[in-house]
Amino acid sequence: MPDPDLAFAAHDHAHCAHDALTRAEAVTAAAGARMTPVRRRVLEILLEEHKALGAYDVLARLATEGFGNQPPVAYRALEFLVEQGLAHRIQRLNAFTACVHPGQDHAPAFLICRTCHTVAEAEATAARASLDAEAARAGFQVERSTIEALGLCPNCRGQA
Amino acid sequence: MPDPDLAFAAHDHAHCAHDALTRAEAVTAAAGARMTPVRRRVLEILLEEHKALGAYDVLARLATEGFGNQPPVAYRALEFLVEQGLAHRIQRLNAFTACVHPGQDHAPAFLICRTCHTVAEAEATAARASLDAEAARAGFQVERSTIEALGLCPNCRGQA
DNA sequence: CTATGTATGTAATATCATAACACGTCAAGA
DNA sequence: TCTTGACGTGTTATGATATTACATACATAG
Ligand SMILES: [Zn+2]
Ligand SMILES: [Zn+2]
Ligand SMILES: [Zn+2]
Ligand SMILES: [Zn+2]
Repeated sequence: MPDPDLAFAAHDHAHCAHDALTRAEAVTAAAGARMTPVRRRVLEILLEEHKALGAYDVLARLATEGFGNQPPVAYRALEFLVEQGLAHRIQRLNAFTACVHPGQDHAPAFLICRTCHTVAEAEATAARASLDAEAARAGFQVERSTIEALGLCPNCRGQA
Repeated sequence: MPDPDLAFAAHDHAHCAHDALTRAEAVTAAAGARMTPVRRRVLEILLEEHKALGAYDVLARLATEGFGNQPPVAYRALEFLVEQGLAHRIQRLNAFTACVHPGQDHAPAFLICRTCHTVAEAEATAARASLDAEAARAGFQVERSTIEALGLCPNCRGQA
């Protein structure tokens, strides 16, 4: 049950981020995976804003904090988070964003504002169902799908 | 009106490709754009198969045929084709595929087989409508959207 | 404590993409 | 006719994104 406008609305983001982090710990524990310092820190960095960060942006942050400064350090942590469903990859941006409601099984669509670069997770059940149905008509079995929209968020729309 | 299983079905592909090329000429003429040798050749290369090719794959082909062998040569031609609606960019693959029905206004979904790498264009009107509606609920105005599915095509499914 | 699997660090390299500039062609318009 | 400007192409150089391979450290189970 994603709240589609969470990222665009004013909200208590400290609580929002802290809550996501808490859930993330629970998710990894339940999966028997290890939430190590690098991984936790990467998730925290992604959670700072409802935006997507490139692997090298994350890496630069890590490097200043005493972690390794080579690309695999960032890519491995990001890959782990994505596998655990704690972060998502935004294909259009070659970048990553923290999941705002980890632990719940979901496959969202992403709304990317071309002006302020905010990224929101929206419910995509209906769109996915349409896509799966259309694919099935061709005999194609969908395993994973990417649904991303580029446009103007409510805030930036108001200013235009 | 894309035929969603065209790419997966046995068909007279020579005719399929030739037809797309003919339409492409008409599209560019109508737009007052120039279908130059490099651009035409790139489109022909993309039309050889219902797959996506990376810019450097295209470039390698061009280079052996006496065209320039530097990346901008390929990227510029590909960008032109995408702008004219004669090719599509597949975000998941960082690659390009020829449009199978140029000239018609369309914004398809792509079905990408993870085994044989065939890429099919499927109708995405319903999925896009769902996405736009969900975005609108958040006050987000969609300008462009990317819908791509990864999975198994009918042929590869049969073999599994 | 020691073996095993897992995580991290690092060097090197591969892959994807763009900026900047030079040159050639062609078609207005002076 | 000559000039000019738009456009396309070629090339150099660089930037941005991502992976392979190998070494080291660390946790935990036996
Ligand atoms: Zn928040
Ligand atoms: Zn915005
Ligand atoms: Zn065909
Ligand atoms: Zn296939």
